[in-house]
Amino acid sequence: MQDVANLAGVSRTTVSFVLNKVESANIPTETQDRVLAAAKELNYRRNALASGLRSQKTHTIGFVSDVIASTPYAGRVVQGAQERAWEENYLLLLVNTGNNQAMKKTAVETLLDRQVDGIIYATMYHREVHPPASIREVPTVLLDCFVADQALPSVVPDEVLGGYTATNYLIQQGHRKIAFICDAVKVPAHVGRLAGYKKALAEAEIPFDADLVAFGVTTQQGGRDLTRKLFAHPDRPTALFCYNDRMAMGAYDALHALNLSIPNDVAVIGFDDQDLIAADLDPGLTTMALPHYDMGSWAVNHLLELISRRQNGTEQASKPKQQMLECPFIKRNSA
Amino acid sequence: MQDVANLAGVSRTTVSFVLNKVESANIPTETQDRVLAAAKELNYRRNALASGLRSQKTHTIGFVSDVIASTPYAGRVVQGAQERAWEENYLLLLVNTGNNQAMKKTAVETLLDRQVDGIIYATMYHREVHPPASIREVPTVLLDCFVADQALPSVVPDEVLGGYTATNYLIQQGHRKIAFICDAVKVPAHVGRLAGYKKALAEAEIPFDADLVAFGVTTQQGGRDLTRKLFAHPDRPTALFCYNDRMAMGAYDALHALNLSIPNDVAVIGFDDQDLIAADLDPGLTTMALPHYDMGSWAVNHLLELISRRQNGTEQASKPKQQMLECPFIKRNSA
DNA sequence: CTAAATTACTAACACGATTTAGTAACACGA
DNA sequence: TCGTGTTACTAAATCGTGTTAGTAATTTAG
Repeated sequence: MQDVANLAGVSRTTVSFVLNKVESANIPTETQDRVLAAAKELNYRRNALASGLRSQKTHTIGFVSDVIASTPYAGRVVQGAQERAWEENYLLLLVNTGNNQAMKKTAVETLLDRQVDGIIYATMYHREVHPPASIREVPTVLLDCFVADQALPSVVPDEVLGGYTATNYLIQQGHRKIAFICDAVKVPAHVGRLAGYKKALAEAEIPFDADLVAFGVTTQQGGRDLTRKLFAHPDRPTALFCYNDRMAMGAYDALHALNLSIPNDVAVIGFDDQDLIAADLDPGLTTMALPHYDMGSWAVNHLLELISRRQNGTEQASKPKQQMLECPFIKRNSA
Repeated sequence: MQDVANLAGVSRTTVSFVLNKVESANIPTETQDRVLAAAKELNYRRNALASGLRSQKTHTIGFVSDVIASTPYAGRVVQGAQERAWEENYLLLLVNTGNNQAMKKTAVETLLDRQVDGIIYATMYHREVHPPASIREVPTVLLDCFVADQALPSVVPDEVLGGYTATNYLIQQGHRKIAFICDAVKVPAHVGRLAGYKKALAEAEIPFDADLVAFGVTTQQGGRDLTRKLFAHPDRPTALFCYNDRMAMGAYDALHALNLSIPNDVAVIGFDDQDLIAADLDPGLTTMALPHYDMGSWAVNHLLELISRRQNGTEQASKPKQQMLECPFIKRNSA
C-alpha cells in the first residue's frame, strides 16, 4: 500500500480513502484516478486479514453443518448460501461436524476465533437442535432446524403446506381415496406432512381413514413394502402420496408388480424432487420439491441483515424470525 | 491477551510463548499452568486474523469449484477435503463459480486477498481446465481435472483401470460377449473407460467387436435406448457394462421390458456408485465407485505438503504430481 | 571465585491495513 | 481584514498477535 502511495505521490492514508471510496475524504477524481492507476500498475492486492483486523469485519460467514455432504440435498443448500453470500462480497467458511456434540462446539469456537461476522448452523433434515452456547456471541441463523424456545432465527420447509398442497392436488384431480405412506419416526416432516394431508382431506370433507396411512422406513424397500400392504385389498386407493421420492421409487415397483399403471390406475406423488430419481423415473414423478437452495439463500440474506444491524448498532431485541419456506409443486406425469 | 498476562502476572510475550508452545522460550511448567489457567478463566480466544497477519499463515485453504453442489458427487469431494483439512487445523473457504471464466478469476483473486495458504481447484467431472494465471501465486492442487502441460499437481480417477476392472470382472465370471454403453462425448471418462474395456478384452484374447459398443447421452433415457438397441438382435450379449449408474438404471428398464432377468440372463455393471440409485435398484447394482471422498482428502493432503514445503523453504522444482486414484469395485447383485 | 552459559522472562517492533484528529491552503462573506 | 468553512490531504494511533533482541538472576564450568 505504501508503494502505491509512493507511485501515486500521495500518502498511504489517501490510498486507503480512495480504495475504500470514503466520500467524506473529498478526494478529487483526478487524484483518485492516479491512485487507482498506481494500484493497478503494481497489481496491488489488499490484505484482507489486516483490513479485517482493523475494521473488525471479515466479510466471512461460518457455515456449520452436521453432515454436509452425505446427502445430495446438502449441496444445494450450500450452493444457495454461497451464491447469495458471494453477491454481497461475503465468503463461506465451511465446517461439517458429524453428529459429535463436542465437535460442534469446537467448530463454532474455531469459527469465532476466525472472527466470522455470523454463523449459519445447518442440518440436513428438518429437526430440533441444541447448538453450543457460544454461538450466540455472533449473529446466527439456523437452517433446516430450530431451537425449541425459538431464541434463534430459523428457516425450515413448510411441511404442513407441502403435505396439504400434494394432497389437495390429488383431491382436485378427483381422487377421494388417497393413501399416504410415511416415515415411522416422528420428525417434523412426519408430523407436518401428515397434518397437511389431514387438513386437505378435512377441507374437502373427506373423512380421514387411518387404514389409508402406513408408516415405515423411508427407503425404496420401505416404499415397496408399505405400498404392497396398502394396495393388497381389492378396494384400492386411486392415489398415493409418498413421504419421499425414495419411497415413491419403491411404490413404482410395487404398483408395477400389481400390474397397476401410473398414473391411470394410481396417481403417485412424491416429496423431495430428488435429483436422478424424480425426473428419471418413468413416468416422471410428480413431487414436492424441498426449498434447499432457497433456504440457503434466505439464511444468508437474513444473516447479513442481522450483521448489518449489529454493526449499525440498530439491533432490536425483537423475537427472532422463524421462517417457513414453501415447497414448490413439481408437476410431472405420475399424477 | 494482555488481560491474560495481567491475571497470570506475566508479560504478554510470555502468554504468547505459552500458547504457542515455544520450546526455546524455556517457560517452566508452573508458569505455563498459571497462564493456561488464566486463559481459561477469562475464556480467552486468540484472534486468528491478528495471528495470521503476523505469522503470514492463515490455516485456510481456498476451495474453488465450478458447480459445487449441483451434483450429488460434489458433496463427497468437499467432505473429503473438509475432513482432512480439519484434522490438520485447516478450514475451507468455499467459492463456486459456475462456468463463467471471469468469475473464476475473481474467485481466485478474492481467495488470494484473503491470504489463503493454498488453493484447491475442483471440477465436478473429470476434464481439462484453464485456471487463471494468478492461481500460481500460491500452492495449488487440481481436483478431478488437470492442465494440459501438467504444470500443476492434479488428482483424478483412474478411468482406464476402472474400465478394466469392471470388464475384467465380467470376463472372470465367464462372459465373452460384453456390451458397453458409453457417453458420446469424448471426455476423459469416455476415453479412459473405453480403453480399459478394450485392454481387458485384449488380455483375455477376446476380439473387440464395435457392434457391442454404443454411444449416447448419459441419462436414464439414454441407457434405455442404447440397451434396447444393443439387445435387439437375437444373438444377445450376456453382460452389459454401463458408463454410469443413471444409464444402468435405464438399462434395467430396457432389460425388464425384454423380459431378461438380471443377473441371470444379463449381468449389469455400472459406474459411479451413485447414492440412491445403485444400492436401491433391484437387484442392487454392481458398480465402480468414483473416489470422490478420497480425491478430496488426497488433494488437501498433498496441498498441505506443498504448503509446508514452501514455508520451510524446501520447495523443489520437481515435476508436479499427477495422481490417479483407483475406483473401488462395489459388488452387489447385478453382476 | 570468576567467566560463561542457561533460565526465565520482557520491551519493542512488525504484520498491513483503517480511522481519528489535525493541518495547510484557499475561498468566501461581512 | 478577519473569521469561518471547505478542500485536499497527512501523521499517528490502532487492531491483536508473533518474534527478535536483550536483560537480570541463577547455575555451571574451570
